[in-house]
Amino acid sequence: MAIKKVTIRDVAREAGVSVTLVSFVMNAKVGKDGRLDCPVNPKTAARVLEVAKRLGYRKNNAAASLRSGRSHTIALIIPDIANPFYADICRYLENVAYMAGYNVLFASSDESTQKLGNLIDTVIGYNVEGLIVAPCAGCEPVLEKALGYNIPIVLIDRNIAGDEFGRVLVNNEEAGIQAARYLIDKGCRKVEMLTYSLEITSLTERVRGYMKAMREAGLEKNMNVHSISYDAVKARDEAIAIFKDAFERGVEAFFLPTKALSMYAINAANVLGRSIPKDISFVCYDESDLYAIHDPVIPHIIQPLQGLAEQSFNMLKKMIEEETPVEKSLSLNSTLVLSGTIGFHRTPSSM
Amino acid sequence: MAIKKVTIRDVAREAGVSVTLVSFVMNAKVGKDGRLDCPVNPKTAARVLEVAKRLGYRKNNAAASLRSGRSHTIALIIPDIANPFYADICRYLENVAYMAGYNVLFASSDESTQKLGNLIDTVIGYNVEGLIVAPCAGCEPVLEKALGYNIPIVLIDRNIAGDEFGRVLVNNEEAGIQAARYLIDKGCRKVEMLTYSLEITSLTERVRGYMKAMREAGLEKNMNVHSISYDAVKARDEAIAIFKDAFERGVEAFFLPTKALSMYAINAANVLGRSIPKDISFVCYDESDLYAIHDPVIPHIIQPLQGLAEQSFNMLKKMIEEETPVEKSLSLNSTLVLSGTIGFHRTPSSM
DNA sequence: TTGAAAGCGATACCAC
DNA sequence: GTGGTATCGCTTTCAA
Repeated sequence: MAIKKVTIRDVAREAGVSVTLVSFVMNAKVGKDGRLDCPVNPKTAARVLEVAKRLGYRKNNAAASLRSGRSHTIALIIPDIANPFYADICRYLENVAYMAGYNVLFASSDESTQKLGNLIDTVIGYNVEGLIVAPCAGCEPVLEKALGYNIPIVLIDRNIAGDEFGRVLVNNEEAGIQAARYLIDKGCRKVEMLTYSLEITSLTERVRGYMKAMREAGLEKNMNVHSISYDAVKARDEAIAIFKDAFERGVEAFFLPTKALSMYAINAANVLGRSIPKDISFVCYDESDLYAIHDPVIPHIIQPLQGLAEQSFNMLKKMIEEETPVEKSLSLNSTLVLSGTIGFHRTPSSM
Repeated sequence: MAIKKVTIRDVAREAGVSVTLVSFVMNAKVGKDGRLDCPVNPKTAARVLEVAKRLGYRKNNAAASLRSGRSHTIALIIPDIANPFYADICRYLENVAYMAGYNVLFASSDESTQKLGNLIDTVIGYNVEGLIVAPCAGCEPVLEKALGYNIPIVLIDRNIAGDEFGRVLVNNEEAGIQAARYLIDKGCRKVEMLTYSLEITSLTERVRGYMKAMREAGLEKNMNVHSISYDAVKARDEAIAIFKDAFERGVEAFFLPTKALSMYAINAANVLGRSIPKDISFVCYDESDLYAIHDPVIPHIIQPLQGLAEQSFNMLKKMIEEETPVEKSLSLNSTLVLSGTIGFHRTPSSM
């Protein structure tokens, strides 16, 4: 039951050296010539390494972090890790951070400012050195306060005001332009759009992009942006009504600027017995089995999740390590995808 | 730039008490009567609380954990957090752990034994008090070694040998029975099944359940289990060939025991111009927009993700706190779902 | 009820 | 190159 925790002292005693030496060796990076870059005799270092391994020594991060003030740990706080959009970001961030020798604490804010505040306090207690946050509505005061802990914060995906934050965002207007242009280039003239009756910047930006492309093509008279309720119960029927009318008016194409809106649209087409793209062309959003399995694949905009993760990490790392003048704001482009792969997450869910 | 970290001593000095008192107060739980259950004068306690709040005191977990040996932290190691199956488990675990005052470290093993080993070492360094692991193939030695750290380990979703592990698994045979029975009760006689040519227990158990139900119904002569390659490139065409043949033979129903297999099957039906359930009935697996949007909804088996998360946490917590005789093995049932909701993850991906 | 003081296991600083 | 030791912030006896 009671087992020995192997400490640095045990290693030192067993190897016949001081704890200082062991500490040096354990923290040394391997140089390009395979040698440890620490002021320790290579033979001594080798002996320490051997003993550490034999004893099964593991550094106690709590102790190291307490003393050094560094934890090599950052936190990612997102609204919901079960949302594939954020789950993918987590995965990419995990990889890039791991490669750079950082650990990541993940947490879901659940779109609640209060929970976000608690989570920040919690991860601060772990001595995290930086934060990557996808803000939720009304969380400005909480993040403003978080700056008081004097660790760098990078906003990801969603924006709020504040000079001190780093930012890695998505160029949503450009995505809207791409989507609309694709449909226009395909020969569609009557290109319309569905959105939520919500003032969400990502949505309004996508709408703006759509409008820009329509004007550019001299189609402003055909511009038409429909809104449905964010309420899941109402949304389905509202979408059906809008598409019923659209088919009667001979609309040729629709841009659906979120995944849920895409689902409502596809559902409406199904219910109304219309087929895609024979009766109407769509540009949908994010990823779905539905797009990939459809024949032909339904064109969809995928967001730069990997870029979001990697760039935000790189930015945060530079802020942490105070490598001077960092570009503190990035805007990444989405991609229009015209092909698909069936069964993307193929891991058997059990073995 | 340089700011003062508020420590327990600062609070003690400001409140005019000793650090001991502050520690007592900060760690006290609130009893049911709203009072703190610690041996401190309520008035003193209130003053301490007020000062702590005013100064913005945050406990340093590293220090607390170093001294007490406890971290109130557990780790969840799964193959891939970007897989919705595991992402959902993360989310549920996060919630239940948070409620119980535990923090969770998440990490993806990427189905690699070596990476799993590294991750375990890493989280051990954070003084985690327990581990929940979805094992990957061949990881027995690594987990066996992990037991040497003397912290409890609960296996989730996937099983491997070993007396000391707790286990929360899915009853896959029962799921197979449910699926087949549903199709049989619906009036189908020729009910077949698609699987991978892989020896994966979850799959073989689902097959066994299917067979049991078929025999039970006196349909053993109709039993038919087809295998396709796990190779994504080949799988699609192999599935199409199997379904082409099946339609010619007048097969009435198929049970698809994983999500990817479900996708291949639906794709094959589409390609062959057959409709579900008019031409053939399916019972698919896990969740997909495709099932929900289909009219009528495609019946599918959903796995007990919430149960997996909650039960494994409860089990681990008991093992950590050594509340004696714990049931060390659980098997949870899946659910056959006949209805669906469009756009489940509705969070706009940006705001 | 309250407080003094001894560590937890590393790192950092300084001396050799 | 190497080693002694103070110290990080907290919990935990033990005494008062």
